[in-house]
Amino acid sequence: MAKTALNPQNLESVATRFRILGVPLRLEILRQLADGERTVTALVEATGSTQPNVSKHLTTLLAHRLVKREKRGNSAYYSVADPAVFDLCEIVCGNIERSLEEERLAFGG
Amino acid sequence: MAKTALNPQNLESVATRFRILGVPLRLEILRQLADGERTVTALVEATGSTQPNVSKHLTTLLAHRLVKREKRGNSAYYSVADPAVFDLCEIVCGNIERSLEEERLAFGG
DNA sequence: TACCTATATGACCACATAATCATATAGTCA
DNA sequence: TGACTATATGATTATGTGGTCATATAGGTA
Repeated sequence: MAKTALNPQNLESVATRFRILGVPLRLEILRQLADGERTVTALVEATGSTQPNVSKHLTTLLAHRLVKREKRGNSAYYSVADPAVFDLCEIVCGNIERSLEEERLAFGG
Repeated sequence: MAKTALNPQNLESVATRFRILGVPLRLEILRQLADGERTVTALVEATGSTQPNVSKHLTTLLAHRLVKREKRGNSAYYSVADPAVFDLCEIVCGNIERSLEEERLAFGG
């Protein structure tokens, strides 16, 4: 049942988590982590963003437990905390595709 | 596979949709719509927010095709465009619960 | 017509936050 | 120790946007 998950009590925390995922660079970081753990430097190279920026977003993702961190030697290795986040993206993509399809039908595309 | 859904091409639109869902009042509105269509006035009463604010969020939700609108007589009836959004909330709640559980275990709660 | 209700919208403010820069911290190795 | 690399963080700026207010629009009804 839909209302079981979304209730006035957890509404704020659910919204917060959505907001965390609402930043392209953070999604890009998570996408990179889908293949396994990565260092900050690797993520900087992969995303094309700056080191402080990537580091800051990782801190945010860590604070909200979307990623895990493990320090080994001189580096910090980040990994996805809960693979279920990718299910979220799947559903969102499904949403978008259906939206576009309806739009296409509506305009007789 | 995770990467099928989340790719550099749709990254921006996926993030946008997450951002739309990242506002408590908008989630509350969707929650109200879970039971069926509602007028703006009904949503204003149910949420305790102001009419212009609710109307504005509905406009946003409509622009991103998360809700549908139907005008009948003097009123505008809004309804959920794609019930899959509630699946999103379910998964997010699952995420949060697992996070809290891990936290609890980590601190020996 | 006038009046009421319902909804939308433009202007404005306040706040959150993403990005940048410079710098601090911390680990490795000579 | 010093030099180098990797990461984190404080200060600052710029931008987006949620909320409020006043007002406009539109339909219903007398």
